[in-house]
Amino acid sequence: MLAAAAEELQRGGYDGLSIDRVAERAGVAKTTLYRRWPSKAELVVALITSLREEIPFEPSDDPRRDLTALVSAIAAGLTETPTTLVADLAAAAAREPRVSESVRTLWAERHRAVTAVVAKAQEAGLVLGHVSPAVLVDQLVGPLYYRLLVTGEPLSPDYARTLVRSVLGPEESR
Amino acid sequence: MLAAAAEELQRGGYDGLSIDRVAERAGVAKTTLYRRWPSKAELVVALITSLREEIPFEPSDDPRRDLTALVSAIAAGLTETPTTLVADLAAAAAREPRVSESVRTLWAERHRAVTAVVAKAQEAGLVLGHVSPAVLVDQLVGPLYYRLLVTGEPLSPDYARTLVRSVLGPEESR
DNA sequence: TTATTTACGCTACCGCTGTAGCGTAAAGGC
DNA sequence: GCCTTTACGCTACAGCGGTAGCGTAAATAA
Repeated sequence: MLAAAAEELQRGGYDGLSIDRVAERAGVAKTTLYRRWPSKAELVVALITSLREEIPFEPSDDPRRDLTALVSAIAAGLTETPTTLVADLAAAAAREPRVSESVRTLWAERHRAVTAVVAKAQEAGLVLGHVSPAVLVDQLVGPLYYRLLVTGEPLSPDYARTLVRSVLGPEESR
Repeated sequence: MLAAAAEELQRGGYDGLSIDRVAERAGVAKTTLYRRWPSKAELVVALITSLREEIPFEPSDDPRRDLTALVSAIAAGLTETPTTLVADLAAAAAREPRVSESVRTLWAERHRAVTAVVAKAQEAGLVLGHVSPAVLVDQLVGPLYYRLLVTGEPLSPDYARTLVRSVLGPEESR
């Protein structure tokens, strides 16, 4: 069933994924799908969770470089994912608490990775202000979603670098 | 028609707003609604735009205070608005370019106001880094949407203050 | 006054998400 | 061997967003 759903999702995005067609393609009754997943949104979340691969990332000794790499990777992942998919998942999460939980754990992994590196950078004295890491993470990752979902501006790799530079301050010597 | 739509929107949110019911309540055929607005999303955008009041804000001589007030006002507006409404509009904007344009102009006013104050703060030498105002605005406003739509954390007034402090640095003397 | 445009109401329809209810085959406990 | 549970298929349906086509009343132009 998940395989059929994956094909449908790839073919037509979130809207194009029809439960009827998934059922037909999987050779299964529609009611069976609804017995396993209580809504289309939860099916898609389960599908994405099952397909998700970890971000390959091992921390080096240079927090600035690590942070740039992480934020760039998140930005790249967001630009690859169809925008409607992200937006529809956010909308579904706003409606259903169960979906909200699943979606949250979907992003949480990346959020935690960024938090760890930010904390390390702060310990190394690389951060300008005196704010909690959580807020800095929001200011690194939040603008990506803001641009994607609200303003519609592009998420260039340059933009990710600029975000990091803004939080860490300009690099000094070399 | 907009009045009927407003009642429906207030009663049941974006989902609860049914075009059929709006038509019935307004004493109008459904096709008439679709002749004026090509989709449900565009109807809602038009409705919100017509209901929208400007943020009362006149700049003082203290950019820090202005920025805090602006970001807090935006955060307050977002917490008052049902989350599903914001999310559904974002989703509709991701699908339809026409909706995207309307939604964009909806937020653009506030975005521009913040940009102006940030530029003024930067001229006054209040900003720590050396980044363009546009990026700073993203780092002030983006986290609000990120929390609202992705992580689900609350948008307290304290949080707005923290965001400003993170961008401007801690206040110095008094 | 007459002809034409414009806007509207109405019905019927498509495809969609999600639900209710019924029949049935397989699995597990005794 | 028997009986209960579990899972499934199937049909039918409600409500939704959105569309096509037809008839018609009102405004406008000549």
